[in-house]
Amino acid sequence: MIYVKNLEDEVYLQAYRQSLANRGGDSALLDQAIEMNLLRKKRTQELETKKAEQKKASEQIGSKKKKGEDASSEMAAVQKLKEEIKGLEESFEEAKNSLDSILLQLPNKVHESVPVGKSDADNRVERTVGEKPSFAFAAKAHHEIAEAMGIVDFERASKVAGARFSFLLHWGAKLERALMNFMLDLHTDEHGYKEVIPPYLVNTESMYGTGQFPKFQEDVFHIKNFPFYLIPTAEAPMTNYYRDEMLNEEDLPQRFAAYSSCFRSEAGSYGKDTKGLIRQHQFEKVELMTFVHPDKSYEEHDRLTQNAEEVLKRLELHYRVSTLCTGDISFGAAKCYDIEVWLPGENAYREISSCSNFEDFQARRINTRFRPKGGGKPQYVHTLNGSGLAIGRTVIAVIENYQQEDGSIRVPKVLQKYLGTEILK
RNA sequence: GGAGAGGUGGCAGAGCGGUUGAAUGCACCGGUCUUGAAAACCGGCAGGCCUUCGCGGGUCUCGUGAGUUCGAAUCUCACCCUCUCCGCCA
Repeated sequence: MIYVKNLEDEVYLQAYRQSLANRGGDSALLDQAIEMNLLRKKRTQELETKKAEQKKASEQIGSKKKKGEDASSEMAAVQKLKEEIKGLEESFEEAKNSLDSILLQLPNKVHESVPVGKSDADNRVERTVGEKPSFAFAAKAHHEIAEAMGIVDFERASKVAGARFSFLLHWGAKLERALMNFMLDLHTDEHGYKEVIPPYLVNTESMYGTGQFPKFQEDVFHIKNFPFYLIPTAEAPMTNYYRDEMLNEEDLPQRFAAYSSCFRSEAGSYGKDTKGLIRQHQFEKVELMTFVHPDKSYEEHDRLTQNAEEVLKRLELHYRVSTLCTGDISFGAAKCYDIEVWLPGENAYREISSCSNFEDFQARRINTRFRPKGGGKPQYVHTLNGSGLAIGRTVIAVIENYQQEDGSIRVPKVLQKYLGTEILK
């Protein structure tokens, strides 16, 4: 009963219904939730009345016994009450559980500024930064270049692990490591994030906390015989960092730059992006995650997105930023910007970061609140996260945008100190 | 893996079957005193849910879940987590 703000606030519900419709769904589940909530309240009252009776009777028995009086008739009466309570408890649990499972399936309400639309074609491009590079030769795809250089090996990876895995070798591995260091240095030294390496395995509760479960169980790897899941993103451990905690207002904002490997089953994307490093079961990512005061979350959303963009700016890569429309935005997000980098080998823009404001959607699930400064009721924090950036895809972007006719790769200026060279060959 | 100890409010820490949602201290908020601050003193101060226009009332929560009992933070069982010692291991 904590997953949706208020099932009795008509103004809120009206906006929420509109949001559900804009997402391409209907209000059937919501209507069920409202109905179930009424039932839950009714059951609560019935149950609590009986329990109050029982409690009083017990107290009487206590005081009678203390005085050495006989209390056997009262005890018999309580026995009867207990039976009734047991039955009421069952129907209360039933109502509560079905309400909970309905609420877990309801997506976040989208922000007013989110464009209404059906698919990614309706996303709104906010800005385009930099220029597409021009080549005096036909630009190649990253995997052609990398395989020719011998810095990636897909064949042996499929023997050793399977499809959608790779060995990065020599400059391939070093480029990845350089990018990881560059991103973390930028976000920690200049943008004020705290560097983190989180657990790569998390428990079931954590998957519910981020909103990954119950809807997207198929997308993550489960460890057989253990209650652990491989994280699909550092968002999973980081969002749960303050689970069930009460923060002070002065503790906000909290900003983390978490480096981790990410693991995704990619179920349902068979045949999509099978070539190259674009869609792997395992990839590296620097995730930006912040916990902020509810009044500050939209300001923070823009800040976080700019922090992610800064990586591309310094790498001098061309990209664009779009606001995802209601039909394309994810289940838990209230608003989301996608950053897409230009890939000349593919002649297309590709998502390299997704920056979301969840408002209190995740905070309600993880039960993370803060105490307002001058006292008053605890409030839910707002959570945000965004890739800053997906390292594997940044490797691709660097290879394709900095490729040379002779098959070598120029090194972006900001990476030269990390790689100790101006050219990879 | 073996042996022990423990998980209580924002924090620390008592309580170990009966009006205990919980002593005390710290933190926090309000007040007295002070030119101001500190100190001292006085008072307040957990959260969720239901109910009430409001005062308030009810109920649940002392790691989690089941159980014993008229009644459980206190007893029993299972599980989870933390710590100490031994063994093994990067």
